Amino acid sequence: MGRSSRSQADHNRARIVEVASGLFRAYGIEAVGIADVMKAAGMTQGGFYRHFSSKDGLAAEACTLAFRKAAENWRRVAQDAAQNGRDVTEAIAAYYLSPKSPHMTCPMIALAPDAARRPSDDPFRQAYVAGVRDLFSMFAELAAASDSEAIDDRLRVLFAGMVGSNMLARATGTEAGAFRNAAIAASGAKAG
Amino acid sequence: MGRSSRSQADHNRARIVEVASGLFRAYGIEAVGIADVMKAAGMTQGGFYRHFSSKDGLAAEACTLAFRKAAENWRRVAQDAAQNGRDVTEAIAAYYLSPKSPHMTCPMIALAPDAARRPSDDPFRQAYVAGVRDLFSMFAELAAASDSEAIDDRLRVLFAGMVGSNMLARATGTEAGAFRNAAIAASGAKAG
DNA sequence: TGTACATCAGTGAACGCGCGTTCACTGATGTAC
DNA sequence: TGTACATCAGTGAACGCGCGTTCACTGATGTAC
Repeated sequence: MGRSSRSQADHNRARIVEVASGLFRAYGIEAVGIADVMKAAGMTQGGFYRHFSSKDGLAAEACTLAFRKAAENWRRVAQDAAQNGRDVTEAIAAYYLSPKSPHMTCPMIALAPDAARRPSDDPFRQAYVAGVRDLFSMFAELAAASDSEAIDDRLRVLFAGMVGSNMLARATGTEAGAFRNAAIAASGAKAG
Repeated sequence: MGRSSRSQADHNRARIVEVASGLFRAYGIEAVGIADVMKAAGMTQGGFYRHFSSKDGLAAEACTLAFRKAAENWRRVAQDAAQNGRDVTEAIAAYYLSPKSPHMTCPMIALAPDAARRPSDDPFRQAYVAGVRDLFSMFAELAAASDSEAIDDRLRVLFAGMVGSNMLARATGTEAGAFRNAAIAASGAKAG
C-alpha cells in the first residue's frame, strides 16, 4: 500500500472530515480519538497528519461541515413545505424536533460544550459561532417569507426553544416527548 | 498532618462536592482533574479516595448538589417576586437569563453533554434527569400559582426557550444578548 | 482520668492506560529528461 | 513514449504527557481497659 493518487488523497481527506463530523457530534470531540476517526474512514492513524496539522484543525473543519449540512437540510425541508403549501416554520420545527432525524445530531447542541470552553479567537469556536449565526439567519429569512407578521424576538424564542427542547430531550432521554411536542405546538402558534 | 477528626472529615467531604460542583459546571467534568478539585478544596489528590470510590461517584453527587442549589435560588427569586407583587415567571426568567448570575452556570446546560453520553442507568445521568424534572416541576408550580392561565405546553416552551437561550449565549458568547432579551420578553407575554 | 493501641484521614510519589503526536519506512504516483 | 528519480500518501510502531487510581506511610483521633 504505497502512495495514493492526488485525487484519491483529496477524496480521503474529505471522507475524514465527513466521518469526524458525525462521530464528534455523536460522542463528543474528546471522546473520539484520531485512531477512531481514521479507522472509520478506512485508514490507519499515522496518515492523519498528512492532511491536518492537529486534531483541533480537523474539529474546526468538521464543525463547519456539520453546520453546512444542517443548513442544507433545513433549506430543503423549507422548500418542500413551501411547494406543498404547508407552513414553513412549522415544517422546520417538526423536522428539527423529530426524534428520527437526529441520526445526525444538531451541531448547535452537540458542539456547544466544546465551543463554550474555548477562547473567542479559537478557529473551532469561530466556526461554531458563524454556524449558529448562519442557521438562525436562514431560519428567520425562511420564516419571515412565509409569515410577515412574525417578529424577530418571537422567532428568536422559537429558535431557542427548539434548541433547548432538543438538548433536554437528548440529555434526559425520557422527557424527550413532552418538550418536543410543546415546541412543535408553539411553532404553529408563533404568530400569536 | 495526621488523621483528621470525624467532623472535620465530613466537612472536607462536603467541601470537595461543593468545589467540584462549581468546577465541573465551569469547565466540564473531563477537563477538571481529581488533583484540581482536591487542590481547590485545600487538600492533595491522594486523599480523594477516602471519600469517593471514583470520579464518577463524585460527579453524581456534584450534579445533585448543583441542581439542589439551582432549585433553592429559583425558589428564593420566586418568593421575593411574589412578596413585591411582581410577576413570578418573569422574575425567574430574568434571573435565569441574567448574564451576571452565571458565575454558577446552569447545571442543565453545563452537565448536559456528560448526561447525554452515559447509559440511562448511570447514577450521574439519573441525577441529571431527576434534577431537570424537579426544576421544571418547580418552575411550572410557581408559574401556575402566579398565573392560572398558563398552560403546560406554553410553560414547557418558555422553559426550553430559556435553556436554549442560555446555552447559545454561553457557547457563542457574542450573540448572548439577542436571545436572552427575546426570552425575557417572551416570559412577559407568556399568557399571550 | 490516664495509658496503650488500633484506626484511618490525609500525604506525596508512583503506576498504568489512553491518546495526540512523531517517526522511519514502503511503494505507487508524479515528474524531468 | 520510456526510463530514472524524487515525492509523498499511507502504514504501523513508538514516544510522551496527562490523569484516574493505587499504595506505603504519617501521625492525630478514637477506643479499650
